[in-house]
Amino acid sequence: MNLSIKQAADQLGLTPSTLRYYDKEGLLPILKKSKSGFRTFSENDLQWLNLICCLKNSGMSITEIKHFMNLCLQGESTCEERKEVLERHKSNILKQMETLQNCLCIVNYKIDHYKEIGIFHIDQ
Amino acid sequence: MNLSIKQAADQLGLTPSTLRYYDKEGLLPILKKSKSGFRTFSENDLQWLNLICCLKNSGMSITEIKHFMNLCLQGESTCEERKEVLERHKSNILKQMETLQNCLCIVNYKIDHYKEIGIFHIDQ
DNA sequence: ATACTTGTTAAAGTTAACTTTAAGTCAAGG
DNA sequence: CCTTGACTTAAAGTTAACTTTAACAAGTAT
Repeated sequence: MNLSIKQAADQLGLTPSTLRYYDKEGLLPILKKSKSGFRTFSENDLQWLNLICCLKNSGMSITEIKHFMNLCLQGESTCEERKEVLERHKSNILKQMETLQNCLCIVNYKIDHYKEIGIFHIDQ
Repeated sequence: MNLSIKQAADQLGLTPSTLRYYDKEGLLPILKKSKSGFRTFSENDLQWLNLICCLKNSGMSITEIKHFMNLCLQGESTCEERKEVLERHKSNILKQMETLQNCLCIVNYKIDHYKEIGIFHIDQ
């Protein structure tokens, strides 16, 4: 049931290069290799990579993701800190959504009215 | 009523360097300079910069913003194309919001349940 | 056995959006 | 007049997150 790097990349919508890069950066410490040196991706690896993608797509940096992962590796004792990291990231996401909502309003207004509120005099 | 580069930067939450960079990239073609060569920011400039910030904060690249600005400079004849640019950007914003909403759900779930669904075996 | 595809590493290259540096100009206060 | 602080330019430097390259090894199809 283990996938090759290409298969895993396809499932995740990433490229093999990106997966190698993540591995090199230490984001995939649980990854195993076949005896000939090929990376093999288990269901567990894919789940962890899905979480990585989620965090990355919502603006968490590789460095921060790695920090979070290190906390996970340390086990029970870091539960509180992990929760705090996620809470902070949650506020971050909410802030981004607010910013986007704001921009959306402005863009919507422009779409409906840009003839009347042109920025340049030439555009008024 | 015209502002210095520092004053304008403060109003916009940017740095003077960033404004110079935008100017250099051709994003501020309407900007005037005092006879001693200092940039002066009018109300109109600030409005245009606010729109730039809006587009930038919602993920439009400097290159795309410059393209949009060039359309504005060309006047009436580009109204349709400008509207299309904004419509495409609107879909882009909506897609980003959807992505964030998705990530938010996952993060919320993790916050509430991460003890039970740990990624690493050590974390279960 | 041979050719093709997929994998490996280390290291260098890319891109966007700034930021910093260096060297100089301008305006105001004492 | 002199210093101080804000401004100017051009050019080089920075950072994140990849991507590409080169040189090589392994697995698969004919």
